[in-house]
Amino acid sequence: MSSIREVSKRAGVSIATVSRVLSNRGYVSEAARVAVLRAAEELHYIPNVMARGLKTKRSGLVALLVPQIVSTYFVYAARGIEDVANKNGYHLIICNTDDSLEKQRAYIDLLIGSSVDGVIVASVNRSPRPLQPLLQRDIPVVLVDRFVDDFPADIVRGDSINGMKTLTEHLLDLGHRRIALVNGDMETYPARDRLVGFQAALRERGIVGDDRLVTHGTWLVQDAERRVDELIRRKVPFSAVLGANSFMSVGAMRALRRHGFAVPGDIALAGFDDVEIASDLDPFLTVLTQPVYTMGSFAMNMLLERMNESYSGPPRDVVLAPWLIVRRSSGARVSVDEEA
Amino acid sequence: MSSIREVSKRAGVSIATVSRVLSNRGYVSEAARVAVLRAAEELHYIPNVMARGLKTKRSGLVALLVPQIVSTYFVYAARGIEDVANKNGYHLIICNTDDSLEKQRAYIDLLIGSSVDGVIVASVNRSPRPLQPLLQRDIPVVLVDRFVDDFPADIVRGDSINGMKTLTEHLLDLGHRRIALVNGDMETYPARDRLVGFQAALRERGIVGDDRLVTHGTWLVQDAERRVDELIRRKVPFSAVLGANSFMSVGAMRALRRHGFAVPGDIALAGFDDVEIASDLDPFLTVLTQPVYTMGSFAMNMLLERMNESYSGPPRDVVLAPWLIVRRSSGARVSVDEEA
DNA sequence: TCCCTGTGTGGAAACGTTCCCCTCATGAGC
DNA sequence: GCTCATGAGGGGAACGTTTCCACACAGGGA
Repeated sequence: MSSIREVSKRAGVSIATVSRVLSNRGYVSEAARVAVLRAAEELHYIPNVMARGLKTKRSGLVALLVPQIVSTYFVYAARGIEDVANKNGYHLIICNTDDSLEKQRAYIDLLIGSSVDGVIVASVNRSPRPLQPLLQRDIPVVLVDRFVDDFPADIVRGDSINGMKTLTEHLLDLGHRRIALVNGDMETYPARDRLVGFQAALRERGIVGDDRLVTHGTWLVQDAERRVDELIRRKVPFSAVLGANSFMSVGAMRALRRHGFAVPGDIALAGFDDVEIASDLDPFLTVLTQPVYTMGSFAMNMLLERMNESYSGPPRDVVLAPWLIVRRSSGARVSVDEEA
Repeated sequence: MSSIREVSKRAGVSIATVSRVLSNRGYVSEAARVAVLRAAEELHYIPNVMARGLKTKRSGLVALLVPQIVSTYFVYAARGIEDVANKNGYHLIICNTDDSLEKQRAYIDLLIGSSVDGVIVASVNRSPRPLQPLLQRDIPVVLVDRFVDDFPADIVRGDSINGMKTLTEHLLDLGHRRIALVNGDMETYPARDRLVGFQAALRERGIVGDDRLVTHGTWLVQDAERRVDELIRRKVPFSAVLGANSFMSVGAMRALRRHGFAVPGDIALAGFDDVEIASDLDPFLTVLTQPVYTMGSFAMNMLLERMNESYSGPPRDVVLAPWLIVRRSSGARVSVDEEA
């Protein structure tokens, strides 16, 4: 509506002076400063972000690329990121890739075209290729949750290997020997690492795993459900199920319920990633939980350091330890649910 | 990186021609079209959104203003909005207001400055004032969930009055007479309407409510928890609790658990809004659920119609009916959890 | 032959900022 | 009285697009 030109007219100074006042740099007399501020206020002046961005090549925008914001995992990470971003004058734009390479590519192009100042991404796969255009244009990138091969960027992630090992051991301790692992997309490191942790736990106890009990596919609920359903229909015996994330656990639960299995009565269940609100209402699922909000804020802080170049050393790899919360679904004797 | 000028050089045509090809308007020969497309491809040209926006005064951006994206309610609405937006060439930017007027104002200024093409908002309060700047600049607005007084905009919302009436009747049918209502912010219509529905249900059954049993405050979990806690400590008797949304229910549940009350054994609990993933894992909370994703897509469709001016009639008020899902927490005899 | 219409194309003016570069007081130091 | 540093502020180019306008050319109708 009203532009800097009108503010300058009303304040009786030049455009340049208005710009100096508003961006707080250069020499400006107190009288001019007051006049400009008053004029801007009176006209309810709002600077044009696009004009500014065109000139400065900066947008004040930071983007988060995630598979699915409808996931307690990513939505809390998003809050962690946003809170830190806002506190530093940046705004967050969230993009759902739905784990589609094509969607991710389209978003990256859009973000580049929008002169986004930094990107935090849980990439669709392990390949550095899709993310290369960002680095080529010197847009700082921080990875979250998912490692990417040979990609020189900071990353913050959970310890999937040891986490899944802990989770598996929990079920082994309860006497389970035939445990089904409902994994996600093997094109992503979390899935690969969780498999590694699972196998390590079995190996250390001298248990020979049954390959049929390890399934993988997409990170979608329906896919997990279908796979567990198939396991049951093919009569592959198992006494416990492990979900590689909350979607996998939910899918497994659906299939189990459909076939009339009681949890934990007939089949024990545990999974990676907590579903906060669910456990708040009715502590049910035994989980390996990760400090998601913290992961988000760490990621954003590292991104900030890259953006303002206060750090330009080698890529940092921040691994945050998850922890086990035992609830009913795994069938352990639990006295109290020790929530924070 | 590479601009339209470089594309024009490589294609051997003028900038104007490149623009015409890329935006698909005006006369362009087939030869020129092919040359431009090839040059753009080879240079991996990405149009500069800011330059374009500066000129056209449009950004291709649609914004969603919500109190909290970390709420199953709003996150699913956001997906509904985003899916429709993307399908129509728009991108969504999500802004958390945390129910703070100040934050909302800051975001609205930012959005105006960014030439956002449309806004969907669940406003912090019922006043039209904070939203006025958008209309003044002819930025289409659609309200979602929360009605705003005397504000000429389309709205899509749930039927809070009848919804809460249904929910209350459910508890009354189970024999409860002293029901505590844990409400949210009375500066918002959902809270007011839910109170109206609650009182209507009591009145129709000829029950005299106890004012002490109706509490309200913010929409935060901790606040609800504190209020229920106080109710218990002050020894106000009640046999059932009603949460005005999922945060209120969670807060209530926390307080009840802390005081050692079993749900539904000692106290029955039911609430507005489903917590999808929770119920998927372990059907616990009796809820009045709303078609949230649909609400989002409806809202976005209405916004699109306003943006491309295919509809410019009077404000539409779309009220979507919620429905009751009875689960364990209310203490009714439930055989199967009839999820879709 | 002349004019007109339909195509195809390029030049150049915006859009609203930022910021470099210039000018101009003023006053201290010699 | 002169220079020079410093504070204050204006002019105008540039950012990368879109789009208006002018122009050129071909071919058809009078």
